[in-house]
Amino acid sequence: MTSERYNARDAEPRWQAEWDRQAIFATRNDDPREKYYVLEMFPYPSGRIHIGHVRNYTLGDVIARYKRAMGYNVLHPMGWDAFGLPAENAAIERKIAPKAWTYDNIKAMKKQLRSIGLSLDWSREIATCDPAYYKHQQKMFLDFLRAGLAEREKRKINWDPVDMTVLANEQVIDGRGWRSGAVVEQREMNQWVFKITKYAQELLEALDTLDRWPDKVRLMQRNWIGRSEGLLIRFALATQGDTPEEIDAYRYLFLHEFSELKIFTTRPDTLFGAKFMAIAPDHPLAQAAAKDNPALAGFIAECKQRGTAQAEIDTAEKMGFDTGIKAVHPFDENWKLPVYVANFILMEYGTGAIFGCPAHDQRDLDFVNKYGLGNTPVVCPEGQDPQSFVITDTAYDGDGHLINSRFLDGMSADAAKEEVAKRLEGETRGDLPVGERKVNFRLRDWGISRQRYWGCPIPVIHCPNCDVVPVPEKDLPVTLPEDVTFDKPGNALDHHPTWKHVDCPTCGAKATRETDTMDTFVDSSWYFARFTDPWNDAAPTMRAVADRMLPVDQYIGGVEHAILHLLYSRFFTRAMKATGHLGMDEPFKGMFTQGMVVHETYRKPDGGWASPDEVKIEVDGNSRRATLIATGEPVCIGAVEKMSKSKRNTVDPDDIIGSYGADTARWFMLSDSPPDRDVIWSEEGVQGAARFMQRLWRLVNEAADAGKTAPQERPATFGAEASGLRKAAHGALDRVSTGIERLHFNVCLANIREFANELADALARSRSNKSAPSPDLSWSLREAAIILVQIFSPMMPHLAEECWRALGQTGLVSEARWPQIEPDLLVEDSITLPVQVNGKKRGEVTVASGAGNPEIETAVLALDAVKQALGGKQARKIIIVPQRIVNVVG
RNA sequence: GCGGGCGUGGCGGAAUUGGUAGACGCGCUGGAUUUAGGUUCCAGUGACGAAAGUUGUGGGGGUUCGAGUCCCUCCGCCCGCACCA
Repeated sequence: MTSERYNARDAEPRWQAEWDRQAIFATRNDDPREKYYVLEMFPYPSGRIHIGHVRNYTLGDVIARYKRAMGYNVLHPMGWDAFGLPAENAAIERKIAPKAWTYDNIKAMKKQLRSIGLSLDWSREIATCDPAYYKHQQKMFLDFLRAGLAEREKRKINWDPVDMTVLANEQVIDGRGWRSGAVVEQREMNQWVFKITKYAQELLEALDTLDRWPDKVRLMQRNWIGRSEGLLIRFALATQGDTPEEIDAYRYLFLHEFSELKIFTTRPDTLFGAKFMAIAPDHPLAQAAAKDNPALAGFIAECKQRGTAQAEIDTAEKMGFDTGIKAVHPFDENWKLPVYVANFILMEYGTGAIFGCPAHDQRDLDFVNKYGLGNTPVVCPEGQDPQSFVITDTAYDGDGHLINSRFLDGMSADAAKEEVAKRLEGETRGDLPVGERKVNFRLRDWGISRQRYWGCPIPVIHCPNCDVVPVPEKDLPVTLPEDVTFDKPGNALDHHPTWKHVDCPTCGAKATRETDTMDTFVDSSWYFARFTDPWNDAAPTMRAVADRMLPVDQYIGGVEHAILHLLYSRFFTRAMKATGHLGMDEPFKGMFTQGMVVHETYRKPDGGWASPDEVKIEVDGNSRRATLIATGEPVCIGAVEKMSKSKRNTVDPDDIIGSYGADTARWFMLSDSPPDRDVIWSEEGVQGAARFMQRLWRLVNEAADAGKTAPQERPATFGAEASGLRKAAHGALDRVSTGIERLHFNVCLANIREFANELADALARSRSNKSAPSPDLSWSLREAAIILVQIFSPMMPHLAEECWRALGQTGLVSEARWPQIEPDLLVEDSITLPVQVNGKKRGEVTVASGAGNPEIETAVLALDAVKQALGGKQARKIIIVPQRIVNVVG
């Protein structure tokens, strides 16, 4: 028996080197065993590994190691989401080329990742900024173009009028550009889009098949796609105005043939509650009306003085401008509705025009209250007196029956919707029906154009004669030039003196390359497929291999990607299927969204933030005090928050691994908090994990010692002590196995600790006997130690290897098969049931496992506590929940 | 604004999904070991109460033999919103 402490600093690099030497994590595509693909969202190479990465990759590694032990051919690759804005910012701020910056970061982060001891197949490593990767992406862009899945259209972007550059939403702070401080405005530009809307219905329906995804993610995607059934209604515009201004407006309008306004509504039942029409500032009618109305043009210009972020648009004050134009109610030609241009109407949704029913839509109500247009309730909740039903500040959007609505009165909202649809479908103006049923989606096509250098070039050429010409496939990849400068704002590709100038591949005329690059979401929408055969130079995928290794069985990443990345990947997989690169629709069979790593914050007396390693925490009873180590000044312990540089509440994985070892960090990441919730990083917690690691090492060595006298063969019979220990071991094995399958790692860890306590007790009892343990007990102690090591090996693989060797086992525990559960050991002979009287626990009964209900009832009624609780009365009913509980109803 | 989530001891959390609330750990208290600190080991630890017992899962209401779990409502905190990744 050894009394030495386990030295993680010595052991961890040693075992990592051994795994590498034997290449045990390299996956072969021709392995005949069933595959299991575990993938964590690949990192952006920001420079250093964040503690959140450690959590993400540890979660995946536990699954990968477990599935490998279960006999699967596990694919567990790693790569780099290497294009993006920060590389350009680094280039601007620190004068480092984006490519050099990115690859330096990759190098540093790879070294950090290796120190975690992850069971990754590094032979499949990819970086999306590598032309060997993005050339295939360009090929697929051309395929999508040919298949009608990529198009050009006008899109709104944030424009910084001082820097003369496009800004990301992130770069717009309080409506101003982050560098220039200039007020940002919306601009329209020609953009490349992927036609994700073609798959809207399919992406929605297939959510039902993703039963191993979190419900919340599916719900968010469902709402994002936003299918709604409604009615397109063509409102006629009134043919004459009442005031001279209106008449002027009409003269213009008739000149330009605007005779109607098409709207989309999901609430045709509320048509008789209409008070106004509203159109988007960029609606053609608004644009036309503004031409000889400077005030309106001014209003529209004002609407554009803001960013394109949805939250910003929604929270802005509702503003409108009366165009003077009037629309005619479809059921009453004498009913005229004013047409407003409103800042909360989006051209991108529906037809960019609505009719406003203030009583039953909060935004419309806010609008009429501001402009004094009034409201008429038309849907009355059941049980409410219509006479007294008045709407003031809160719109009613619930169910009810129709009032104030002529022929709809008394109908349910659903019936009224149907009635309106039927009538307006039947009515025609010109040759077209006035109403038309329409399914509308909130989902918009995916704009992929970015006016940035550090991204995948979009492989098209603009020719003055031939318009848009795809780059011929033989000329791929279109590579990024490396001699770029960032001394001017805007797109460095565009500024490059020669790069964009080419001859048109079709007519030979002088032409220019597209200087927009692709959204980095494109890069991450198919990397999981590339991992299946990253060596393939000829095509993005090798169909036979990709179709066998995909889908990803378990994908793991942050919930912040629940909508965009996951939805884009689902679309891309379908688009790759349509263009022959893949054979399936869904990329991720199982999805798991992990929580963040958070930490306390420390506020110094001067108002600045202190970092955790500058602070000493003292505990006094149940309260904690913090002081600055350097000066002894008191520090205020603040809220637990997401780790951020600005609050300085970060911990560096290198420091943690350097002082405690990777296994300790891994164990701590997995303990306590369920993986889908935030975990609070604390020094005490890490120390607890480190102590437990040492405890395991002592226990295993002690058990190895006690097991030295064990027989080679499994004994035929076991005594009570040995049987008890074996039940505990196999029970723990069973619980940990199912716990890992369900990703309940925190519970697994509790089970492991519980079992370690039981083994420690057994060893202590054995020690207190002066004589050596009996052969059956000795054998069982050794068996228990082996099981213990195997069940913690996915979490603490380095320690497990060291223990495996201490137990005299051959080979590597990382390659060992998961132990077999002996089902007999999971069965109990008797069971103790809690007994309630009227729902309150009063005692318990112990009965044989197979006992029938009459037997249990007799035993329960014989209990003194039950008799007392019943107070001499008869039990009216006895509810027996098998294996769970007994409730006596008095 | 819209969409989604979360809320259980001093703290992180557990509860086989409607069946003994608080597993396991952190912290704390007391004791043993130790020259001392750390380590290790033993005991205790939701609240009130001497005890029997009562009470207790953000607040209020409901369904049920039985609610942390289901329904309604209110409060608080967190995440996403289409050019950050």
